[in-house]
Amino acid sequence: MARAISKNDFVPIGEMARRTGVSVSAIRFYEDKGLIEPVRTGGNQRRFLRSDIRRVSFILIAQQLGLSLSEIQAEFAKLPHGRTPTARDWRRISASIRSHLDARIAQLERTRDRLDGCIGCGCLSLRKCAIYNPDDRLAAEGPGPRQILEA
Amino acid sequence: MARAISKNDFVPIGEMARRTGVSVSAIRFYEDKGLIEPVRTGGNQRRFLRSDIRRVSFILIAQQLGLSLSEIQAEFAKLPHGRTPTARDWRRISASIRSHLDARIAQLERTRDRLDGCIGCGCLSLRKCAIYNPDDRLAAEGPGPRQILEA
DNA sequence: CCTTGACCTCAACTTAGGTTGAGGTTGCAC
DNA sequence: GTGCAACCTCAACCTAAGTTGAGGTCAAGG
Repeated sequence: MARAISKNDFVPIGEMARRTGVSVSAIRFYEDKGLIEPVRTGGNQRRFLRSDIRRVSFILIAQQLGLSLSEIQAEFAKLPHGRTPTARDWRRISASIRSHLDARIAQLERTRDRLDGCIGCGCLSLRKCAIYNPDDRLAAEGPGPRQILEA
Repeated sequence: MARAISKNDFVPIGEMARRTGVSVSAIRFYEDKGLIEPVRTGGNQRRFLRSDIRRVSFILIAQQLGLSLSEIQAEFAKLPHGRTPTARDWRRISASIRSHLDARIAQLERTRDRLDGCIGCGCLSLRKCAIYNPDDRLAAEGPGPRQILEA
C-alpha cells in the first residue's frame, strides 16, 4: 500500500548534507559526476529523495573501500533503472564491493610477505625484490645490467 | 679499504632514469620535494651518488605500499645524516613500513567485518546500520570531513 | 671547433576529489 | 510583503604526483 507523498520525501541540499555528513559542495559535485540526480523545484533548487541519501551513504562507504567515484558510478549502473532500489539490490552491490575488499586485503598480505622477505635478507635488491617488481616490470624490459639497488 | 672514487660514482640523471626505471622528470620532481639531493657539476648538471639509486628504489617500493611522498620523506629523515646508509639502516626503515602495512590490513579487515554486518541484515536500506546511518554518529562532530568508516 | 644529444629551468597542463568565493535568487516565517 | 537564511551558478583554487613543452646550455666525439 503506497504511502502518501510527504514533504519529507523531498529534502533540500542542506538537510542532505546534515543527514549524510557530506558537504553541500561535495553533494553538488556528486550530482555533476552523475552519481545522484535530484529533482528541481520551480525555483531551480535541488530536492533529494530518500533513496538519494542511501546513495550518498553508499558513496562514502565505497570510497573508504578505495573505489573511485567512477568505479562507484559503475556499481550504481547495476541498480535498477526506474524504480527505487530495494534492500536486495543494495545487498547485491555490497557483495560486489566485498570482493573488491577481499582482493585488496589479499594483495596487501602478499605484499607484506614479500616485504618480510626483503627484511629477512636485507636485500632491497630490486632484481630479486618482488615488491619493487610486482608485475615483473624489469623482466619485460629485456636482459642487461639493471643493477638497481646494488649501490 | 676505501675504493678510489671513479666516474661511475657520479651518474647523470639520464642514467639514473635508466637504472631505476623512473622518468627523468620524476627524478627532478623528487629532488624538488627534497627526497634526493644530487650534487651539481660546474655546468649545473645533476650528478647522483650510488646511494641515491637506492633511495629512488625505496621510493618506488614505499609507493607500492601506499605511502605518500611526504610520508616517505619522513622515513628518510630517520636515515643517518652524513654517512651512506647501510643495509641495516634500510632494514630498520623496512620494519617501520611493515607496521604501516599491518595497520592498513587490520583496518580493511575491520571494514570488511562491518560490511558483512550490513550485508547480513540488509541494513543499507534499514537506516539502523552503523556504517550507513550517519545521523547518530556524525551530528556532534562539527565541521570538516567526516569519516564514516574510519579506523 | 663543431655538432648533437643530454642536460638545464620554468611554467603550464593533467586527474581526482573536492573547496571557496562572488554575485544573484528562492522560499519560508513573521 | 519583507527579511534573511538557504539556495543557485560559475569560475578559480587546492593537493598529489607527475608530464609536457619552450627556450636555452653543456659536454663529448669526430
